[in-house]
Amino acid sequence: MPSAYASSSAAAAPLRQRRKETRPQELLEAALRLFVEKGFAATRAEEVARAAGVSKGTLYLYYPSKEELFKAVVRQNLTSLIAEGLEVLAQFEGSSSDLLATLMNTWWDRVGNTPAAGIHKIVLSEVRNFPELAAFYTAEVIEPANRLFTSAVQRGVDSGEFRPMPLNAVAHTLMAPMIFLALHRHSFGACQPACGSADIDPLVLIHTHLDLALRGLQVRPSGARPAT
Amino acid sequence: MPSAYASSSAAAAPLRQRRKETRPQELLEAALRLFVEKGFAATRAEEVARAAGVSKGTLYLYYPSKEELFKAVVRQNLTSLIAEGLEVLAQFEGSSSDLLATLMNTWWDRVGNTPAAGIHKIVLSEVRNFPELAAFYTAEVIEPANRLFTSAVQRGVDSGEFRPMPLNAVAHTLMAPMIFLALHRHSFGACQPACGSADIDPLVLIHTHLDLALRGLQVRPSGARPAT
Amino acid sequence: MPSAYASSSAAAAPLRQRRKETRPQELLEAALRLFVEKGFAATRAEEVARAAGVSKGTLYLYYPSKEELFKAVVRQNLTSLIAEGLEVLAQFEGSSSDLLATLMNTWWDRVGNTPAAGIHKIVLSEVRNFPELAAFYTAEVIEPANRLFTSAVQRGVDSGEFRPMPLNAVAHTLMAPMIFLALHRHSFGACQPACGSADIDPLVLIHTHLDLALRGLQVRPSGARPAT
Amino acid sequence: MPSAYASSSAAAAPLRQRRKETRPQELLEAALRLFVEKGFAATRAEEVARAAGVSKGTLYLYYPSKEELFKAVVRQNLTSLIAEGLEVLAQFEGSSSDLLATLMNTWWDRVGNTPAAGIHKIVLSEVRNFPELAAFYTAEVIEPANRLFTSAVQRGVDSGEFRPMPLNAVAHTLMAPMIFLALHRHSFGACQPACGSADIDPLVLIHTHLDLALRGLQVRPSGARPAT
DNA sequence: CATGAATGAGACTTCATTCAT
DNA sequence: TATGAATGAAGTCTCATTCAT
Repeated sequence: MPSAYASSSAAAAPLRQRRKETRPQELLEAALRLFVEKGFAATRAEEVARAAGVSKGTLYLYYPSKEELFKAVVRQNLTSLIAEGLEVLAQFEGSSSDLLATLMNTWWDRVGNTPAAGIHKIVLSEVRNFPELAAFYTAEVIEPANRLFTSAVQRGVDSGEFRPMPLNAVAHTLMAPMIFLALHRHSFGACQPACGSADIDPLVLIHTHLDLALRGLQVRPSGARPAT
Repeated sequence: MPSAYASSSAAAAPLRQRRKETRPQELLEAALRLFVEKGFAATRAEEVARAAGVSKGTLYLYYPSKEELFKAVVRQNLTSLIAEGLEVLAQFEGSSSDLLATLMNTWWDRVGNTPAAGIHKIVLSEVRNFPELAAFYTAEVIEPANRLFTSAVQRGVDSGEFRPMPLNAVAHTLMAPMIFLALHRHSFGACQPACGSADIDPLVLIHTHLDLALRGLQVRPSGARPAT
Repeated sequence: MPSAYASSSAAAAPLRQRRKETRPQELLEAALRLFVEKGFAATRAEEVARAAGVSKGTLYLYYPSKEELFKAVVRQNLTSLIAEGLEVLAQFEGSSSDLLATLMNTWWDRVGNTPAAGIHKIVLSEVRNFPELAAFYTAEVIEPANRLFTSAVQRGVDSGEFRPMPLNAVAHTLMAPMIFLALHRHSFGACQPACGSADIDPLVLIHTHLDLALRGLQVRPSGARPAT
Repeated sequence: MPSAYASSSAAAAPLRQRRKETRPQELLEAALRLFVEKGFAATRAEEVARAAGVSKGTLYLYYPSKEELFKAVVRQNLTSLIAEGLEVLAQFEGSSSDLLATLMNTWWDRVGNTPAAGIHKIVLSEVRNFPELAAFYTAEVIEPANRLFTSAVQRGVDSGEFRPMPLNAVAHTLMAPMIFLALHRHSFGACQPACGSADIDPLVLIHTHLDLALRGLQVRPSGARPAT
C-alpha cells in the first residue's frame, strides 16, 4: 500500500528533521562540558560524540575538525554571555550602587553559576594555542564587559555618587573577584570538597565584595548598603 | 696553523657537556617557559629538552616522565613564593593598611611580574587532570596565601583599623584582581598588544584597587591613602 | 571503456576493508607465526599488523596491548588442545598401551606438527616476564596435560597391564621427548637443515620412544608392540 | 716521598691486575644469570654491569655489544658443558646400563642442577635471533651430547646387553626428560612454588626414567636395576 | 544522514651505545 | 682503566580524521 508507506515516512521526517537541527546544539553542549572538565587536548573527539549520543563520524559531519568544534563552542557561548549583560544595563533606573549590585548578582545567576562560566576557563587556558580566538574573544566578551562596568561606574561618577577614579582599573577590580571564583570552581573546586577557595560562599563573596567596593567608590559611603 | 685550530675549537661548543649539577635547573626553566606558553599537553617533551640544550633522552635522565617534570616545575617555583610572603607579614611594623599595600606590591614584584606567575595559569588549566597536584597546590600555595591575607586583615580588625568583615571573602577580594591580571597577561596578553585587559597598567591597578579596598575596609577611611 | 574500468576495479583490492568478524582470527594467526619465529619481545606490533594485512592502529582496535595479544594467542591455541586430548581419553576402548600410543600420535598430528607447538616455546622463553601468564598456562595447559597422561598410566596400572610407578615422573618422561623435539624444531630446526636434532624423524622418534617406554611400563613386555 | 708512593702503588697494582682479569668472568656470570632469568631482550646492559659491580661503560670495555656479550656467555658456558660429558664416557668400566645411569646422574649434578643449565634455555629461546649461534651450539653441544649417548647405547648393543634400536631416537629419548625438566625449572619453576612440573623431584624422575628406559633397552630386563 | 572500522602521524618513553672526564 | 652523563634510534600506544557501507 503506497499511501501507507508515504504517510508513515512523512510522519517520521519531522522527527529526523528536528534531530538534525538539534544535533549541533547537543554536540556543542557536550563539548563545552568536556572541554571545561578536562581541557581541550585531553578531551577526545569520540568522547564528545558519545556524550552527545552520536557516533564519531557524525561529529565530523557537523564540524570539520576538533579545533573548529572548539571555536564553535566558544563562539556559541559568547553570544549568550554578551546578551545577558547588555540587557541589564539598558533599562536600569536607580542609583549606580544598586546598578552595580544588580549587575553582579545577575552575572552570577546567569553566568558565573552556570556551566557557561567554564567558557572563560577554556579560553583562558587555550587562547595561546588558538590566537585567532584572542581578538574575537577580546572584542566580543572582554571589551563589552569592560564597557558595561565602566559605563556603570561612569554613570555613578557623573551623578556625583562615586568618586572619580581610573575607570578601567575600577572595572577590572569589580569583576575580578567573581570571575576568579568561577574559574577556581571549575578547576580546584572539582576535586575534593573544601579544596582551594571552593569553600567560599559565592553570595557572601558578592555581598562582601560590594560592601567593600561601593564604600570605596562612594563619595559619601555612610548610608550605602549593597542590595543583595 | 695553530691559531686556526685554536679559534675553531674555541668556536665549537662541546656537543656533550656533562653538567649534572645545573641540568635540572635548566630543564625546569625551559619547562616553565614552554608550559606557560603552550600549556602542558601541547608542549612536547623533546621541545623542553631542546630548549634546555639537551636531547630528549637527557630529560628523562632527570625526570621520569613529563608529568613528574610538570610537578617539579610547580614545586620549585612555589617553595620560594610561600616563604617570601610569610616573612613580610612576620616582621611588619606599621598600619595594617600599609601592610596590605606592601604585600600586594611585593607579590607583584616577586611573582605577578615574573614568569612564575604563569604557573597559576597552568595549574588552573590542568589541575583536573592531575588530582594529586590539586591537593599539593592547595596546601602549598592557595591555603598559605589565604592565611597570609586573612591574617593581615584580622590584624587590622584587631587594632580597630578595619571594620569586621568575613575574612575569607575579603582575602579573596583582595587577591583576585592582581592574580586575575596576571592570568590574563599570560593568555590574552601574549597575543596582540593591547589585546584584552592587558592594557591595564599593573601599578595603576594595584593603586586603584588598594584605594578602593582600604577605603572600604577602614573604619575611618577619610585620611587613608595607599602607599604605592 | 567499461571493460577496462571493470577489470581495473577488480584488480584493485579495497584499501580499507571492513571485516570486524574475521580480523581477530587473522591477527592471531599472524601473531602466532611471528611470535614463534622471533619471540615475543623481538616481534614489533606493527609487524603483526602488517602480516595480517592491517595497519598498526587496527591491531590496537582489537587488542589493547601487545601483551594482551600474546595472551589471546595462547588462549586461542590452547582451548582446542585441551579438549582434543580429554575426548580421546574418555572414549578410548582398548589396551592402555594402545591408548598411550594413540595419545602421542594424536598430539603430534594436532599439536607437535603444527605451528601451535611453537606456543610452548614462546611461553617457556617469555614466561618469567609475564607472571600472570605462568599461572594461566600452568592451569590451562600443563596441569591438564599432566592429568591426561597420569590418568592413562593409572588406567594401565589398575588393569594390571602396567607396573606401579611414580605417576608424575612417568607422565613427564612420556611427554618430554615429543615436546622437546617440537621445541628444537622451532629453534635450532629453523636454521640450517639438519642442524641440531632436527634431523630426527618424528615418526621414528615416537615409535622408538613408545617401544622403549611401553616395554618399560608393561608387566609382561614380551608381546607388546606400539601401534603407530 | 717518592719511595712511599712507589711501594704503595706497587702493592696496589696486583690487586688491580687481578681485578682486571676477573672482570670478564664476573660480567659473564652476571649476564648468564640475568639472561636466564629475564631473557636476552629484557635484560638491560646496565643491569648486567651493576650486577657485576661495574659501571655501564666498563661493560663495553670488555664486550663491544650486548650481542657479543651474549655470545661470549654461551661460548664460555659451553666449554665446561662439553668437557664434563666426554670425561665420564672415556674411562668407564662396567655395564652399559650403569654407564647410562652414571651419565645421567652426573649430568644432573654438574649441569642440570647448576645455573649453567639455564644456558640451554637461553639458546633455545634466542637462536632464531642469532642464527650464527645455531651452528656453533649444535656442533659444540648438541652433537657431542648426542654422540655421547649414542656411543653409550651402541656400546650396550655391541655387548649384547641392549636391543638394537634407532640410535638417534634412543639418545633423544634418554636426554629429553632431564633437559626438559631443567628448562621448566628455569621458566615456570621460577614463579610460584608447585607451579608447572616444578614439583617433580629430579632424583625420582631420573630414577624412574632410567627404570623405564633401561628395562626398555635391555634384552633381558629381568634383573636390571638402575644404580642411583 | 549516520556509522564505526580503519588509518597513520605523532607522542611518550626506553635503552644500547658513545665519549668527555 | 673506569665512569656515568648524554645521545637518538626505535618501539609501544593514542587519537584525530577518513571513508566504505
